[in-house]
Amino acid sequence: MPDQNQPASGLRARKKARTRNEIQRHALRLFRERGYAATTVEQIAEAAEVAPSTVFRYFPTKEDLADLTGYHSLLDEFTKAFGEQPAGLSVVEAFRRAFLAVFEDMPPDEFAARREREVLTLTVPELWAANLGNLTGAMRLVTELAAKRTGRDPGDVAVRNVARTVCGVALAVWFDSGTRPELDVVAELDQALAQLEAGLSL
Amino acid sequence: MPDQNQPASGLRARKKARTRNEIQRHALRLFRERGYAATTVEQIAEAAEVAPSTVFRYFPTKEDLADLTGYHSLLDEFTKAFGEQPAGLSVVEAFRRAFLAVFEDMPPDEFAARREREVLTLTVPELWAANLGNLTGAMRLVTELAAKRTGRDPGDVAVRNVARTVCGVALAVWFDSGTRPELDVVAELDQALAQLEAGLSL
Amino acid sequence: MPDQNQPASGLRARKKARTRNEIQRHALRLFRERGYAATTVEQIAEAAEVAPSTVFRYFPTKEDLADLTGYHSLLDEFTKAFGEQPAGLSVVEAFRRAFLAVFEDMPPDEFAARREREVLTLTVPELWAANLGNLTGAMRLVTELAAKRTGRDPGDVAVRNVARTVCGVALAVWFDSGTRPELDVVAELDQALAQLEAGLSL
Amino acid sequence: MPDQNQPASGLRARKKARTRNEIQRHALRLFRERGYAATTVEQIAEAAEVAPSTVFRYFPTKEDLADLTGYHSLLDEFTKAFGEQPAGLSVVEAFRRAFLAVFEDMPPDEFAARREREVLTLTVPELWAANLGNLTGAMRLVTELAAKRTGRDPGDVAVRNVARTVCGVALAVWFDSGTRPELDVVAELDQALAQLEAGLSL
DNA sequence: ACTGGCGGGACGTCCCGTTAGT
DNA sequence: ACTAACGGGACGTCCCGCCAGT
Repeated sequence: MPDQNQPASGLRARKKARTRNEIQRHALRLFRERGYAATTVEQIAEAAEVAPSTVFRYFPTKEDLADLTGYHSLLDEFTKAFGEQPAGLSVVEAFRRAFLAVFEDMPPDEFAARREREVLTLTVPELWAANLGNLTGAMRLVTELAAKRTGRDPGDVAVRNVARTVCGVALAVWFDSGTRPELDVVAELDQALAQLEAGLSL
Repeated sequence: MPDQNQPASGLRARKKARTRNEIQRHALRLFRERGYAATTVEQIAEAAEVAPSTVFRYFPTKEDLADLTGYHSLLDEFTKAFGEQPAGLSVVEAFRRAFLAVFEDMPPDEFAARREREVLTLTVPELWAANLGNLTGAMRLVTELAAKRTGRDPGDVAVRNVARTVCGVALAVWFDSGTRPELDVVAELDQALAQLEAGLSL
Repeated sequence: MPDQNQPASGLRARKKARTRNEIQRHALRLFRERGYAATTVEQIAEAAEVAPSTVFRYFPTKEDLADLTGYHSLLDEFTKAFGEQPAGLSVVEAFRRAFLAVFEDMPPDEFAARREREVLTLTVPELWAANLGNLTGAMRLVTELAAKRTGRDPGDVAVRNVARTVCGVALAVWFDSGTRPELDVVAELDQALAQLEAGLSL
Repeated sequence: MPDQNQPASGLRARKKARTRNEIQRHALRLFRERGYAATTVEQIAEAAEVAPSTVFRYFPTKEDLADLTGYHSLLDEFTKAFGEQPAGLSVVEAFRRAFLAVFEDMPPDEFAARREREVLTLTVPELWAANLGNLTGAMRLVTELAAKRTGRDPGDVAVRNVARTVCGVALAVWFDSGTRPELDVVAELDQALAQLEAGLSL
């Protein structure tokens, strides 16, 4: 037992990580395709070509298959990028640029994978449950960042409204993209935020 | 056996309706308190002081206990009120007035009850699932109404963005109210929309 | 709920008792035929023509299927009859008569059923385990009765030896009968005890 | 690679035998302490300070850990010593002397170890199962030896009864000693057989 | 040679929803 | 009309025994 916390670069460890990923990948796919409750662990095992026991080895309960903890949430990254925007910008503008920054250097593969996960989060009930915390947390963070940027109190109604609006529209666009896969989510949200800043006159 | 074909508005029918309501009331309460999956039909039966089998007499499946069909959704009513707003108003303003109109004449009791149901819809996974259709449907309707009001195409990006923004902020405010019961939801959303119309400069 | 402790003479209760008996009957048969560990609950359920769930409803664990508590042990009845023998007899003679008395009025059907159960107790490991207590208990009881009958102390070596001998020979005969079904157990033990009393000279 | 075909009586082989013994010793101890089914191979491995897989290297199946084949059964030795008794003795007396002979020259260590194993045989269900054959075999052998000694037929009732009695009382005494470790088994059985021969009058 | 990881499968719990009995 | 009993099936735990990797 030389060092349990090593990167574990052995063949064994790599295979283990691959198996784990494969199981969860198939699980999420099946959850999306036929719903969480209607998907049995046995079906997941069969799809991932492992024994049901093995599924439970990696994920003690079925719910754990729906747990995306460990993957960085896109909302978290928005928040981070938001904090890095220069001080002169308006909140909406800062948010818009932060959003673009998040995706600028992301390879298409990773983007697609993450988008799928996030959409699952919105549409599969149990994932919604498991990640509700993420959403409320992100909203709180955005509120605080907006407060800091404008030098106002996080409890200020104006601040909260901006945060709500910005999060709300992002959520709505993201939600849209779940049912219309042909949508270019980044461009859509970019436009929406630009229009929001321009006055939303209609 | 006289009058078998009457509407059956007698005492018997009323008792039946009362029982049915009581069962669903307890069911929703328990779903909220301990989650949908963690609540068993037996627990619901015990809370409602009937036998488990009786629950199934009124609600063939457990999911039916979470089905709020038959209750008018608040989002539906927004939509309706929105359509009744005069033509001169901007979309945001129309939405804001529609929102107020919905609650203007609603007795506090009913408002509280509905709000609870709607919050459940957001926070209890299975209800979220059952009512996801409501949300997407509402967004589509708002888009169409906005298009009609402005004479533009429903596919127009600007129209969609306004609908997204308005729905998004409403959702965010509503969502907020789920975790902060002391909030005056109506006033909050009123302010948010006002600020939105004023330019959202921050 | 009129009276839970009634004999429960309804059709429902009778069927329940029948089902329970049927399940255990098949279980014991299968244990004998293919061994305890090699018999699955599913097989028992299939043999008894019920669902596996139902088996577990009546017998919470598989071991409970091997539990013969509730059936009077033949050894217990020996003990009882032994206590009823007149004071003048020797211990061995009293035991012999007690043994005969137990079977005198027993219908052949019941005798066969009980014998099968007792033999199972000796030959199926888990039944042996579950009923080991019966055996030691019976030996203790016989020791005490012999002590009382002779006015000696239960710790007296002579008393213990008589109890051991009598129980031992009964056990051996009974055991024999497990492998040789054509044996008339009652007659065999009767002879054995008679010979024991006569001096066992050989 | 010299001498590959030697008896391998080297240090390596001795270590292997030691490991094997250690594993089985702990296994039997745990079987006694907590039962066969309740003892897992993993626990045995931990107690013996080896890996679970290693247990299976030495004992292909768990049952093999309970297999006492290879150890001479005490009952077998009784039988052997019985055959060596002079012809003039009564069956009971011959059995009594044979019994004493078996233990006469046995060192206390070995006696204690064997006694423990035999008691396990009586009280641990799976061992009982594995060694049931021993018991019936011993009874048959004693019957035959008694027949030969007396010149009677092994099917003769009197012969069978004597064998049953002698085996039964031995079993009972042995059984007693399982629950009362302070008992001197040899002395107890000696007394019992003496009393048996003397007439068992009580 | 040793062991970590896996396959297969039993057990037992729980629960939903149906059916047969009261 | 009401309910006890049941069927069916999923989940999750555990464990034995094998096999590939170190």
